[in-house]
Amino acid sequence: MATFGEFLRNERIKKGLTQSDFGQIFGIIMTDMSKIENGHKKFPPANLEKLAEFLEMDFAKVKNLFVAEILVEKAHKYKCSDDVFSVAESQSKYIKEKNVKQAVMKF
Amino acid sequence: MATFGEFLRNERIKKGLTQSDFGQIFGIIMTDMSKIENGHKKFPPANLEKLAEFLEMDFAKVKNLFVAEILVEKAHKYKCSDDVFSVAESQSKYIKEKNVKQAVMKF
DNA sequence: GTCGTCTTGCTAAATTAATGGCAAGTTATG
DNA sequence: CATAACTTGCCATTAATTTAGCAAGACGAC
Repeated sequence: MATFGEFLRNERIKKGLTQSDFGQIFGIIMTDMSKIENGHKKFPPANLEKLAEFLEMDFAKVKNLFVAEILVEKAHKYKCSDDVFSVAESQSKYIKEKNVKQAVMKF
Repeated sequence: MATFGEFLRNERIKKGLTQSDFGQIFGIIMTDMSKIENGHKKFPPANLEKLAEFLEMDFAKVKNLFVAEILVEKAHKYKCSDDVFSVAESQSKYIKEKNVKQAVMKF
């Protein structure tokens, strides 16, 4: 498992492209591609779908990699242990269940 | 597993306090306590430690509940499946490992 | 009805985060 | 050294998120 930036770099190199070439596809200049690969800047979310197409990967997987990096940043900002992610998963499931129940109640 | 807001509400009710009473301890007015319990507002992070003391709970656990809610919000904003949390956990571990290796390399 | 408790909506202000673009510097290679 | 590829720092602008505070409404108990 790598960061989103490293993932991008790997895929780019697999295809034998420079940051400049690769960026051009998504309208990103080279210096920004560098920042993105090194985690100093975010890949533009609006281009994630196009990115998935280009890499011939499942959009959801690409998006997960992207969003995961944002979550990791947040967790580190608050100096949380990695437990926080499974707590979050439980919470998310709990909320979804709750929403289902409420939706059912409406009928 | 409940949301942070529900957790707060449960603890408050266990102690037989109103939102007004409970809020006063942390300098939060009643209407804000309501919003916090219902997830429309964030509990002030600077008070998390005090909260843990008051509830006689481990600070890290309270913080995890708090931060998890933030992560869940982000994940939902991007309409991610719950897989994203385990991806994030892997990424986080990966980054920590990488940092260790780099730290070692310095010497 | 009225009191206490709680919920919600709204908006302006403030805080925080993200972005774009340029400039300077590194590294590897011929 | 010259070039291509890449990295980083800085800063002004913009965008996004949070917050505070007030007002009004809901709900149950008495």
